[in-house]
Amino acid sequence: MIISLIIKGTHMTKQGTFSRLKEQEKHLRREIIMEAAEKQFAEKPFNRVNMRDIAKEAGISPASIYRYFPDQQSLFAEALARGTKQVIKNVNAIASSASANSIDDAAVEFIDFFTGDDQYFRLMINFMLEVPVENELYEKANYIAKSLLDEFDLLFTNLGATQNVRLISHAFFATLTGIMTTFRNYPGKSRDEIMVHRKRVAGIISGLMQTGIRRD
Amino acid sequence: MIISLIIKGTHMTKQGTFSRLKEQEKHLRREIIMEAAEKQFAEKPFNRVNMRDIAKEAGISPASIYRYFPDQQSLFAEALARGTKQVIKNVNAIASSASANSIDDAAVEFIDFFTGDDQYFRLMINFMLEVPVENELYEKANYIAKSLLDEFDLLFTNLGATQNVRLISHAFFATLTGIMTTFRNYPGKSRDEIMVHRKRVAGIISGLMQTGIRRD
DNA sequence: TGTACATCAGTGAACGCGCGTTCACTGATGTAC
DNA sequence: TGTACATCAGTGAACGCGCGTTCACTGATGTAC
Repeated sequence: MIISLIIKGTHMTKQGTFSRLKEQEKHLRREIIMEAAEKQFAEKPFNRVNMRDIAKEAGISPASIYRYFPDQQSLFAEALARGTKQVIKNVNAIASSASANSIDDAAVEFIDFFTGDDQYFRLMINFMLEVPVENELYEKANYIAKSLLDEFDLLFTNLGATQNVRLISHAFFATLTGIMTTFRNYPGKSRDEIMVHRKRVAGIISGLMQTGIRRD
Repeated sequence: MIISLIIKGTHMTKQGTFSRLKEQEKHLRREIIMEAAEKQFAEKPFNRVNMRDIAKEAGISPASIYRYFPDQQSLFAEALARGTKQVIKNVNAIASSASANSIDDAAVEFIDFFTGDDQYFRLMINFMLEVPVENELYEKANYIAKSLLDEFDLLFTNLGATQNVRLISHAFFATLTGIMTTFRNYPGKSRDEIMVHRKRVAGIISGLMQTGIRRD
């Protein structure tokens, strides 16, 4: 009885180890594909990124991708989630140690990040504007928006806001999103000049919010 | 000499009339195509609107469209310009008779209009996000943004703002754009509820701006 | 007034391309006995 | 230890669709003489 239990146990552990190893391998292969996708996103507008090129980048055949991702949208959604992890972390750091200029700092962080990784921003907007998306996909794509809103909540709360915190976060997020969308193809302006302009416009709003909260 | 002049004159007038008539006909046919396009935009997401369906709607063959528009993008850009004329007018009316609630009124007008004619908003965003567009096309598509910014300038000036007027308009426009983009596929919320939420968020910003300008 | 010619709107069908996804198959590795 | 069988990652090629745009042509109308 005991022996059989031990054997069973060993057996199960072994199986467990094997399947875990397999899982790990699978995870690694996914990783390779994701990295290839991210590389592609860095190279060209996201709506030109296609499965064939991702496959080529990863050194596999297009058909293989479908062993790891059900379809292109899921792949893109995951790339978006991964690609934007950092900005959420950074905003969290700013929000946690809330100081006089925190609102503007957060705005600058947002703008810096998404001006640098423009494709992710476009991908996000694209998911947002996409009409009826399936719920699961929508959740995945909206994860970043939700996360940023949470960080903004933290920020405004730490700055002493007590009422309508989520609403203020929404306003802040919308403003930043709008700034990224609106100032883009500024004819005759360089990338740097656009960046400066974006921050100036953001400064208007963050300034108003700063004093608004102080008066709150 | 005099006679020949008269004849020439008559002749020229006649030719002028003829070509004018031809121009008018041409203009009318363009009109028919444009209206067909607008009808299509009202029916489905703009990125599903295609030349074949527009042609069918207009009762002509797809090839014919190319007698009146060089390509699809121009057609879309013109549809956008036409479809958004009204909102510019409305905002102008609000800006002209600037009163206590004008900022919020303008925001509500913007949101009302684009929530109703969602396709035009998406089309606008699409043009904005499109990477390197040819300059002429860009101009056309951006006409509406410029016009609205001008109206906002008028509004803020009338409300007594003296510094950074264009910058404030930029911030206002970006916020409204962001609000439209961000609150869209709100899971479990009806179209009306989304509308209400959009206006609430806009209210946060317009409120801040109102007091901000008063203090200015 | 009639005739040859030019102009041009309009057309259905086809071209061409991009691209997500699937198919039918191969070959390596693991498993049962 | 060897053998038949199952599993499954991986693949090149093809499917299928959408869709902007062009082609080669027709037919009506206007023009010159």
